[in-house]
Amino acid sequence: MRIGHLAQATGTPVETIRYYEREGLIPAARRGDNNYRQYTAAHADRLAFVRQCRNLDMTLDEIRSLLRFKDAPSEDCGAVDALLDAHIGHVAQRIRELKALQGHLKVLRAQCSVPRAATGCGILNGLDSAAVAVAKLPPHRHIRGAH
Amino acid sequence: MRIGHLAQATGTPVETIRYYEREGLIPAARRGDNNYRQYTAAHADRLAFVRQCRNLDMTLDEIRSLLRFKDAPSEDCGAVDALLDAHIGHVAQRIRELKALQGHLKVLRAQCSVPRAATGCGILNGLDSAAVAVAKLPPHRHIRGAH
DNA sequence: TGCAAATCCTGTAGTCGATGTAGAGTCAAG
DNA sequence: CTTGACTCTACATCGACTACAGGATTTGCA
Repeated sequence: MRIGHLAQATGTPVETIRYYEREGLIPAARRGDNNYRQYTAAHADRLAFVRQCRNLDMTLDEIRSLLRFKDAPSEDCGAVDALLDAHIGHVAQRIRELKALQGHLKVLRAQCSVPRAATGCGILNGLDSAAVAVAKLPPHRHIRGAH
Repeated sequence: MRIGHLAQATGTPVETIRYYEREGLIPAARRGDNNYRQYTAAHADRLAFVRQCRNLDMTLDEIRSLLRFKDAPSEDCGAVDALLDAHIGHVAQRIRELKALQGHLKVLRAQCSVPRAATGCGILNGLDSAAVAVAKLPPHRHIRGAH
């Protein structure tokens, strides 16, 4: 199987597959005479696992952790449980933050119900004052925001 | 006022202030004989506005938009309202996505209640199968996730 | 068979919003 | 007069891709 086929089979862009190989998330494929990568069903499984994890918004580091356990089948999986618990915690935390943010934004939005000259706009004025005292976001977040 | 003072006054790292200047979010400060930036209260207000918006998780582009309205006080602020509505929509969308994600993660977590050998771990096996069919995230999100 | 389109390769740069560093200049206190 | 704090510019780094450029190879069709 060539890279384009694997890409289609797993719904992963070709460049992303090559990127995962560079990052060591999937093993480097054997090369043919033409230097094309040759993939097997095992590669497809591995890639599917990685994509599944990415769909669950895990970082590549978290995925690397999980892969180590897949590759060491006899090891205790308690750390897998812990990793997932931590990840669930991150997601819950981010939901709380976004809900607080949503509350602030709605208050701000209510400051201007009717379009008028910008000088009098309650939104711009609300942003000027410290009325919207949002808790500072921690520097290193893990789950992305809305952008 | 020198840059360190402004940084302290607004709770903004010095490097971030210089970055905002490069990005055109705050006007370039007048320089003294020593080439140090000299700031006024107007700069502090402008920076506070930008930081306020960042606390509300707006992108720098969104903030640039808002600044244009602040600088054109006679213009109609309908577009400000629209920008904020769109931003609120982004946040709401991201909350919905994260809640769905949280549901999937909890189902997955329930697959492994007791630590055991990794081969038998319901989580790793659950990630292998397509059991957790998360809706693909759109390519260009605006509000960050949990990481 | 000839040729164009599709696919593959490597390597590099760009995205966003900062953050961190190197190396040099400037300033205030002791 | 030296030490340390502050400032300057310019460049590298983060994560997880994405998008080229420029070249080699393969495939489909007349």
